Amino acid sequence: MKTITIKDVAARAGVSPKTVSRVINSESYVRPELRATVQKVVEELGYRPNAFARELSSSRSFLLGLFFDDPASPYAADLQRGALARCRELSYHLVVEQLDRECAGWLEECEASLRAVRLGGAVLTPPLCDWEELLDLFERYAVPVVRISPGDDLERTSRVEMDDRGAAREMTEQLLALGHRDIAFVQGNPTHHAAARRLEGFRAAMAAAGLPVPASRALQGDFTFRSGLEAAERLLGGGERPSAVFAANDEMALAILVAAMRIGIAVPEQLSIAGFDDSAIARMAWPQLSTVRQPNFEMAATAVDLLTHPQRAAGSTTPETCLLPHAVVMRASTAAAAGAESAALS
Amino acid sequence: MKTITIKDVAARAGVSPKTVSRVINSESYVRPELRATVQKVVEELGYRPNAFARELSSSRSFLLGLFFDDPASPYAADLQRGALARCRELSYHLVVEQLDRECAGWLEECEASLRAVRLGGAVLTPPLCDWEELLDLFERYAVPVVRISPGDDLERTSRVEMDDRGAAREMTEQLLALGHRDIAFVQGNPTHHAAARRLEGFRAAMAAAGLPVPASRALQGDFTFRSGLEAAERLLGGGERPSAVFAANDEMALAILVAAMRIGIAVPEQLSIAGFDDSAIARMAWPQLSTVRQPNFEMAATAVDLLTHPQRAAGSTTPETCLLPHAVVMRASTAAAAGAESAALS
DNA sequence: ATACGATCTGACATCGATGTCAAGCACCTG
DNA sequence: CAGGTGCTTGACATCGATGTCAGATCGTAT
Repeated sequence: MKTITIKDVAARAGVSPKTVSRVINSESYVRPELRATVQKVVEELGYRPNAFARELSSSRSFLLGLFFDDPASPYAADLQRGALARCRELSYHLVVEQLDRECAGWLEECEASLRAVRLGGAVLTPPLCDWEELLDLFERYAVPVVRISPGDDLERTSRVEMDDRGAAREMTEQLLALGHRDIAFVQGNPTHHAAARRLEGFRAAMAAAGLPVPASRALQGDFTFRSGLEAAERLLGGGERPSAVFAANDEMALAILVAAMRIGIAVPEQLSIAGFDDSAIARMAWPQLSTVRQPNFEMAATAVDLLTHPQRAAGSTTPETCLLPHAVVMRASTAAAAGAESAALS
Repeated sequence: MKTITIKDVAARAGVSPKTVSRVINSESYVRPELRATVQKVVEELGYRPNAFARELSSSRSFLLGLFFDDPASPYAADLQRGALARCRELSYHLVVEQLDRECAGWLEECEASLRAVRLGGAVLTPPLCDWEELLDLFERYAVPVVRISPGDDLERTSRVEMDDRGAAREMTEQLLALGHRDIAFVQGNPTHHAAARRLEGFRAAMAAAGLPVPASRALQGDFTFRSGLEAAERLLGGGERPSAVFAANDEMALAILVAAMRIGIAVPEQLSIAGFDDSAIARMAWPQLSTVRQPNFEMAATAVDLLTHPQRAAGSTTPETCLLPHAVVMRASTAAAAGAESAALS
């Protein structure tokens, strides 16, 4: 199959390649009739400019990079769907990269990648959105970056985020409204800053209600199912157990749920459980998990928007921020605390 | 940051760019000493050839496409991890594309993509590995294709697969060995050919045991959790219920599990449940799902191998087949049938 | 009529690599 | 010694687009 190049279009339209280039890039200074003619030929031939050639000559690239730490998590999957959807609307393409900080030479390898494939922009997801060396790298290569839910150096790049703190606070308030007083929190991976903000939100709500949060009620987890199981063991294994557990993501919440069932604790009658993310698995559990809907899809799509929309007007550099709305979703894994006079539902 | 080009290397090594090109492509006819010198300069400068320029001049591309129908499924996530891992080993890069057959003009859009971004190869996952128009398209553009678990036209391209039929048969045999006689099967999405093969395996095992499979025991599903719930409703809602259910993937198995718990059927005491895929969620359920481990990660990695390893020796065209091993994994969601004298464990 | 700016257009070099080809050289062979 | 043959190297064109710049055209103010 012969490739259709800009020359083919030019020849057929009776103009020079440069003029065709002007038309497809909607530059000014082309006579309207000519523009129309060229436009028509482009359609007829179904011509698409070769992205590689374009990037070579203009160092403007139509490839965006999506960088993950763990591309297999449901969270990553949602982000990817969002980025992908927007990319195709804009006829950009998405190159997925996985980075592992444990792996020696990751930075060099990433740099090598950048040299080999010049990207038009990069979306950095947690936790690597906070790896300083990585930000430096992109800066050196002048690759525009948008970060999702970053924790540090907020002004350094454009970013897309949600109000993790507020959302966690709201969820906690819901639990309080259900009459729970002894609530435990299972923290997320400490390298994700969002994890810390969720804990803050929890603490804030508890403090506002005048309730203490002893160390034994703020367990460390790392967003994995396994870490949730470990937390559950400490929490439900012996001693007095809380009447509700709020986990910083759904996978850990699910682990608490599974552990509870294994021991024979009824959910939500004896124990309320809430998660965070509203990932697909939240609805695949029984009972279905109460959780916070995080707009992952939209966040990634917005990130792509920021990368592609030339906000160059401002001389290329006012990092923008987009705050996307969340929603607390109460399902069946939470209920009024046993023996509590049901508090007013705010 | 100034980009390091082949000329920089050439100048520093005191040779022509062409010679550097020869070295980095390990072509023959370069004096060993010279080769070493150039090699050294390449290292010193950390030179990486620009993938775009390379593709432009040689029409050999270092970008592979990974094509999905639904990139958010756990199955897709596993495949992607595998492909990604292998790509980075080989310094290839992975462009992810999502295709939706419902979306009008999908084929044209895909063609436009191919023209814009010339791919060095494509990995097609189910179900789009069986879309004939798509195969035609790649053939027209001479893009090498490897399909994962295709159903039709097997000889048309290289492929990577597992023995779905055999695996389903083995799992069924396990259930039979546990004393189950009334076993229901929940089928997968009929557009995935693997779904049909799994059903065949089930039927074969049942037939071998001299057991009938009435229509009411082979329900239609489509691999989604929701379809599993619907199947469960018909299966457990009323009338005589089976003693075991084998679902064609884990998500549907999980749905059966959830439905059973909701109605108060004890698993595995009153109902055994088996899934297929061994996706992450199989271990996040309680009880943990018995399932078939499908080597998704390895399958995708192998697909990348096939695409990149120049099996050009054979004049470019003996499609290869790789059959990867599976494993039946019995966990806690299955047990001996109630009241059955435990049959011999084969 | 002349000059001038604004609009249009195309020739040509360029991006960074590889394909082609021919030249240079050493080593045989007859 | 003429004439291969095989190895080694670089000059130059090329891939498909865009940047630069100069030339052409037109209307209009001087």
